[in-house]
Amino acid sequence: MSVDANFSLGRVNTALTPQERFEEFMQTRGKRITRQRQVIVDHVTTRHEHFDAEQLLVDLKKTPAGAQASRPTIYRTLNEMVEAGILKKMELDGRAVYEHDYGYPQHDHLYCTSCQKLIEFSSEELTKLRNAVAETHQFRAQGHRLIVSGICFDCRSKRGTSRHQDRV
Amino acid sequence: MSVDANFSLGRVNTALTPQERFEEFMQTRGKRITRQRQVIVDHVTTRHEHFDAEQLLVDLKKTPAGAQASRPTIYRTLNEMVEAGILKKMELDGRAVYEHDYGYPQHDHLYCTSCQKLIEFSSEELTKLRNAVAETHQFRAQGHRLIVSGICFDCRSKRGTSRHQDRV
DNA sequence: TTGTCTGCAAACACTTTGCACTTTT
DNA sequence: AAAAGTGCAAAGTGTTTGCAGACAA
Repeated sequence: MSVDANFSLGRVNTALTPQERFEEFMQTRGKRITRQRQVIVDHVTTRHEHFDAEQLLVDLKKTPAGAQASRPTIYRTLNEMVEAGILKKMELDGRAVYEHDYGYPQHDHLYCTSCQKLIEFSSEELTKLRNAVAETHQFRAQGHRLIVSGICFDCRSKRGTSRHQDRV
Repeated sequence: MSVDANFSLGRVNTALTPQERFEEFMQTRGKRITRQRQVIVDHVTTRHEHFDAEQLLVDLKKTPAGAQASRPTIYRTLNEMVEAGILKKMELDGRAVYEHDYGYPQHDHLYCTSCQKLIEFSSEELTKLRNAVAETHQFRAQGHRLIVSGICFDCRSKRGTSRHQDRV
């Protein structure tokens, strides 16, 4: 149902901060800026890390009383942020993983199947390749997601050990 | 938890039919070839289409009495087939989509966000690119998944019309 | 004030599991 | 006969929704 496609691969309008972009988006939808939305947007946009809804919930629970939000509100707000174009969503092992990428260049990921770590990389060539392929199929590409799975250096080094990292 | 990585990107041991490969795999695990498993493997491997567990269940329900299987058995068997390396699994919009690709060359997909159609394509360049990137990160790539999303030709042509398609 | 938002509990969609019975080997 | 598999119903995940009270505009 999205009406306004805000796609311009490789670079987004960076005149606005993510917070401003979010407010703008909400205003055009007649939605309000509440304390909870504020808290969530701030938390997320000051980090650029990969996270899921549950982690965000837990993180916020650790903060001063007023800076928390319920699970439903978190899910609702994350969806709004995706619509607003300040958050990217991907599915990994059955749950949604988000990443704040407003203003960041297009990139993709290496996914370690041993420790679940995501490593970013970017490649212009990939986008070119993608566009070329799309064209031969008369397909209008709007975005893409490449996930290369395998084993990261750390996990290979620790092989045989039961140690395990918790970075996501 | 997969123990035996059967990776050899770009080409798999094609001396065996998928059915044979599956039997081989099951035998080495001390698992049995039951009527249900047979039915599922046959149905899936004679098609090379994209499907999910629910669709398979419904498809089998339409067949003669003896050729059916329950939902749990379908889920269990699909997982076994993935482990056996004769089926590929990907996540799309929150549910698992499978594709029989044993013996087929490596390929990726264009995903139409309007009609949910998956279009296949393959590109050697992509695999090379992937390997190059992995190497710079000391990452051991085992596989990859690229999904280019956008709008397919059919959907663009029909835009504005109330007609809709039913191809998946 | 008015209409939106929040949080709770309940509902959902998809997938997995415990268990008694059935089937393959 | 022994071991593994099936199907049912129930339990799990992760995510969404209905609704009454709370709150931003």
